[in-house]
Amino acid sequence: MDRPTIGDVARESGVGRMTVSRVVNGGELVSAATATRVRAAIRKLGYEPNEAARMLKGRSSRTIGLIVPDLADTFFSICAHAVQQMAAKQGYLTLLLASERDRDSEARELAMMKSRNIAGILIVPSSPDSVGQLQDVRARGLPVVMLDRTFPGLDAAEVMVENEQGARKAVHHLLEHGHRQILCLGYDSQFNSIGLRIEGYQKAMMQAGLKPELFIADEVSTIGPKLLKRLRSPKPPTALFTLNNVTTIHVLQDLQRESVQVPHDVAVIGFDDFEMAPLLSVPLTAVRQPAAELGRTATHLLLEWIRSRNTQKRPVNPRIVLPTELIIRRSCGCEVIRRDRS
Amino acid sequence: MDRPTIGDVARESGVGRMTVSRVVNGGELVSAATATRVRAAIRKLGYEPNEAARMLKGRSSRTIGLIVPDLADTFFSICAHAVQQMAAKQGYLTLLLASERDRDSEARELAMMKSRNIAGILIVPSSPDSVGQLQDVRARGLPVVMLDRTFPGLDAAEVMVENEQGARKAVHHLLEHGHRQILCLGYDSQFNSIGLRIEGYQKAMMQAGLKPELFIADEVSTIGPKLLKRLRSPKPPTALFTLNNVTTIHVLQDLQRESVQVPHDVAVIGFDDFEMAPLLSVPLTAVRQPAAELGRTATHLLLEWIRSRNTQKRPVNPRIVLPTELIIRRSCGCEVIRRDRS
DNA sequence: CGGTTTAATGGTATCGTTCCCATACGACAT
DNA sequence: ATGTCGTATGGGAACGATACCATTAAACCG
Repeated sequence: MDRPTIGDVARESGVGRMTVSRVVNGGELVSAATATRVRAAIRKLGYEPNEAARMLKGRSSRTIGLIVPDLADTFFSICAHAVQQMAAKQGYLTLLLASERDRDSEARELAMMKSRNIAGILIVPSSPDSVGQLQDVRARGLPVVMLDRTFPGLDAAEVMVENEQGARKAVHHLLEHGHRQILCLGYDSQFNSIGLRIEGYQKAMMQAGLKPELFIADEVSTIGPKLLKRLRSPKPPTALFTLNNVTTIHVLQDLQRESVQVPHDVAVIGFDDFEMAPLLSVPLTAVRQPAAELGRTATHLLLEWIRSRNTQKRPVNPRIVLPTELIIRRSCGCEVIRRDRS
Repeated sequence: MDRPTIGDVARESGVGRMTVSRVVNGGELVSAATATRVRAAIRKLGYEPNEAARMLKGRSSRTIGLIVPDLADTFFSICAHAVQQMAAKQGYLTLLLASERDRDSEARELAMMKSRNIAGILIVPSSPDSVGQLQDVRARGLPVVMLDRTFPGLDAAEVMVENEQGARKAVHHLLEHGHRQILCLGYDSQFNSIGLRIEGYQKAMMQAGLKPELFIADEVSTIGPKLLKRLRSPKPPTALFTLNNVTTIHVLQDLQRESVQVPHDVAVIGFDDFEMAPLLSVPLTAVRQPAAELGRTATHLLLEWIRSRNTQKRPVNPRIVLPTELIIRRSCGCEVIRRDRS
């Protein structure tokens, strides 16, 4: 009934606890005969090391923490999926938490993770307030990798996508096809990922001699009404550039509800592609972010860092930027022969 | 640099370790003055209890395990999201793992969880082979709740949706609108969730005096070609009923690629609704499963069970079935005035 | 005022593992 | 034969928190 301990195995196989421990942890300095006997006992009793005891003794917990703002957002769930998969492949477990885009949840979750002796943290920070918490974590010597968004003033590794470039690509595409009134929509501009997209949009517009026009809302739900009003005003925008996944979907829903035809009445390009984009009533032209690769890269970086911690050597490249790609479908209004394969 | 321990706090505030422990765990029998002094010391030192030590001492680890087949599937990610949220609200952490629909991964992950002294397991099993592993878990006295699918022969709680009823609703709807050739498509029929949907489909067909026609593939990717061939054969089906999320999306992609018009050429109803269903080129009629509620209910059940474990009392209702709802949009071909609000 | 209850607190052992050191023993060199 | 290795093993302590029991001081009762 009770879980067998290392002592039970030792008694069963007639050796000392230490010998069993050595066998379990890749037995060096144990004779082949003893090792076999011990392994038999382990199988017989169904022994599994108690991770809590190991942790307590200070050994790496082989668990990493991952905090994302929202698991229901496919971008993050794909990321999380990749992280989890990569970590598992290397024998690490992932403690996955969603901060619900709330600073208090995030703080609470960070505290919980710290108290659980995790080996390192991957985080898509939800709030600038996290920086303090994360500094604490770093002060304890734990590796921290920020994903997708970063905040300055923190000694942590970073993995991002080419936000500015991606936004420029989208805007350039619209410009090439004759659009001059391009409205940029989004929220959560306190994140540098969004900030860089906005910057890319603004620079591209200004280089073309055009005036940027932005709607940055506090909440995603307030975007729709404002947008619809603007579309009915004189000189309405002919194209929309939505700054993320969630904004794109909300905007498309609002346009559909109001029977605004895409791309006839207004063209749309979204930042962040998603699985169902090609199946939408108007297949969406979007800036694709390598969500899975983002997760994999960050995990790789974190695990390298964790392993190198013993040697006090920091990873060589603590800041990685991954490329984005413009996937042209139909919502931008340019008629391309190429059919989307996926 | 080093994490402060309960001893440090005790020294700092001039009390014994035991008193600090009492304060930390909702201090009974501690004078208000001492408690305040201790709390000040805790804040000053930034003390946080070492969960590993707590676990080792046999206290509940306040961590539950969740295993889902695939985090990139929105149905499961929404479920996971709900579980995580509900567990966090009650002070539990969720160890979230994806089994990649692979029995070996699942076994490995279960083993890892067991060694981490989790308080209970929520699982969407990927394979009948898990039953053995799960029995081990139950033998250790840990609560197990199966989610969405179940396997017999296991003393565990279950939370499912009305699979059979849901399928019947879908088929009835198609029958009402004159369809007689309804083809049912899917894979993974070894799961009772899918099995019950198939049963619902079959019974509904037979009650209407019609012959059921099924394509159950081993892999989702083989469905498309078979379906297209069948559509080009004499007496092709006039309606399709897809058994899950993933099948639906694949089928819709295949139909779109081959320019088969929905619902004109063939009507479609899918089991499992998703966020983007109303935005698709043909808004999808689907059987909505309460994914979030499924997660919440299961979590609630598990936590109740965990808490009641001390009193040896099993939860009264270890088997819960949640209702499904047919969401009528356009892919079924019946022209309903009602517009989808979401 | 002595005795008994009650509140507040501290000491010690313990959970299961691993680290540090000690021991045992054969082999080999001197 | 004695000393010195090197390999294989075991004993004890420690990690940090808590359960259990002991202790103290104050309060209360007859």
